[in-house]
Amino acid sequence: MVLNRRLEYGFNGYQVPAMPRGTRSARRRNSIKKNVEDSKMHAFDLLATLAGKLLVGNSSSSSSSNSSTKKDQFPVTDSTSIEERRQNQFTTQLELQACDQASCGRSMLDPQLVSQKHHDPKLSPEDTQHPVMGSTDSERLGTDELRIDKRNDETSRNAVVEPLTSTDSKLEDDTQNEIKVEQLHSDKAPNDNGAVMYSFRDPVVWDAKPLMQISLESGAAASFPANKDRIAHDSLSPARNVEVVSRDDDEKSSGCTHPVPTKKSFRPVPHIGDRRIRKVLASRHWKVALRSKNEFPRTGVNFKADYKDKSSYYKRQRSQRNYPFKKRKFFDIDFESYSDKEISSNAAVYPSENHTDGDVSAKRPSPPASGQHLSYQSTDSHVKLRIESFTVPELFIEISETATIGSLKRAVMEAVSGVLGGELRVGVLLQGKKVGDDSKTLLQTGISQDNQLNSLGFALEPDPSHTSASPKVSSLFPCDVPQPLIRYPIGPNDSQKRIHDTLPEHEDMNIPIVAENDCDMATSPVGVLKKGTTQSKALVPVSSMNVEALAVVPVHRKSKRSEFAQRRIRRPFSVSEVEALVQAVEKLGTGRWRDVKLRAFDSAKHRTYVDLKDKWKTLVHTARISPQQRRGEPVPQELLDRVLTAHAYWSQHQAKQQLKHI
DNA sequence: GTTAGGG
DNA sequence: CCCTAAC
Repeated sequence: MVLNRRLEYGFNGYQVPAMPRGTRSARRRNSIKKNVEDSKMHAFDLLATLAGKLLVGNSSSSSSSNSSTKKDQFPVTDSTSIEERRQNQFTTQLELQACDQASCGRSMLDPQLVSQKHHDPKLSPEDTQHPVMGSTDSERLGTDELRIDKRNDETSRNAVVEPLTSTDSKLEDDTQNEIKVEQLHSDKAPNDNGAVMYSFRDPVVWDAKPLMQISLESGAAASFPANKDRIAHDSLSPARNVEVVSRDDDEKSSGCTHPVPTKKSFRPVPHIGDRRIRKVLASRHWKVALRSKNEFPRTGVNFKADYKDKSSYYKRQRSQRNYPFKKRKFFDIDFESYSDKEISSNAAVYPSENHTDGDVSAKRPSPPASGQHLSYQSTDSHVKLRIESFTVPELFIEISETATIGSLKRAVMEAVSGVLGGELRVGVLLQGKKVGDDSKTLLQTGISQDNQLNSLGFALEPDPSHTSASPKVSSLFPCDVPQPLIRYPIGPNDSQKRIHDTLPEHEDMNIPIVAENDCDMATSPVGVLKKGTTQSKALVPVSSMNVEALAVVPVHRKSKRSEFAQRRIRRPFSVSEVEALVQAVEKLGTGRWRDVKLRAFDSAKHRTYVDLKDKWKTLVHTARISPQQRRGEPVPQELLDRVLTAHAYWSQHQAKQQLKHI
């Protein structure tokens, strides 16, 4: 039993890169005639895209050795006003931006459109003041607090996570600017329920080790530079509670792969591999803001339309980065490349006939007090929306105080991904009311009207079909919790390798490895857990309405398993294994891999019949190439010869069978 | 759930 | 190893 100190983290806004819609085929415009449902799908697509690329990271000023690159760091914009902080409100906002292909394309390509919030002279003073936080608020932090600085200056826009605890945690330096976590500590007496979330609790007895609680409360609103005011407002919006408990200790952070299904009209969403994702994501900056708000049952999304503005007010252009890693060929949308100009995402520009250039901000409609701003500009009969921010359901993360930063990242990652990629639905709100009829057109709903646009909002809602149907809400990470990877203390820098190396060649594989973990985060609402006696609102269907919407969303959520699944650890076949394989194949032939598996690898849990089949494939290939070209542990020529022989035999055998049938 | 292949 | 189409 250990008394633990709980640390709570606030996520003060995730800044999400713009989501290019790809090429022509991806061009999308919200026709007024489109159904509300379509709008939801649009929004959801964005989320899906986002979810497929999420990665939680952090960077530390302490990791000075990190030469990695200032240029690689994404400038971080700050959308949180000091005012807001004073209110002891934390908001995590995911700001998405939906734009049609034309505008997106331009904004990404046109350097002029690339910009950054802080560079916008028109921004309110708060913008520049924000950085102060690091030196003021943080000072109030207790010794057990994790301080995460937020800096606005250009050279250090990465989130700074400084564990103030006695433990000198080292931070990985490969993930910078990915996320900004800011712990807010209000000096004011917490008088709202939200305060509870941030106040440090009394030591809590935990069965194992100290836990830190990270609460990513709702409202994740990735913010766009130009909407500070809105964000501030959003912070007042309702939040959902999702408690995530992670006790994972391993450091193999992230490695999350999530193929994001897309609608046919969309270009394939970049399918980022586990290892790639990190880098890819590292290229964008995330801003996380935390805020305490539990009042609202749901989160909202802000939409806003922008005016076309060629003479962008965004001027800063990020330097190009060169990623060493390969890109997947099918990345129609080169995430890496456009992410370089993430600023563009902040400067969504829409073609406008009546507005070609000039002071955009001036012409932009003043932010409605409603918080959910949506301005629009009508050209033809299309309603152009830009999702300025999505308020994601509140998250609550609890993690061991001694957990590694990597664990923290993962915890957050999982929580966020769970919300964004899990059972999520998009709801449409009009003037605060839910638009239940998905069959209505935007026109009918009135969304095409100016005044209405200003009150149009999108909300992320948990999918009742999943949440309610999933009784296992009690345990988070059912697979991870029971058998944490504690046995593999992972260093901050050699996560993957370490684990790999630690594994015995012929390990019995009883040790659960994340990579092989079948934990389906999707089935168990990501780390959704009830916090104390507080019911996790996130699990409660927002409304009984939108039943139809259910049919919409699921389409995008395909292989949930991959949501947090990690690529399995590579385990080269040993000679003895090859021997066994060859022998089995000689006897059973090719094409009966299941039998081969049962016969020769029945006890090797980590060798699936697919693996065996693949291995055979490579063996055949290996046998055919010159010894010089072979890599890895050399396989006795004798075995290779048998491989070729057996392969030839069974191939012929198979051919005969075919002829018979004919 | 297996197979077969491409990635 | 992963992902999927096709059984």
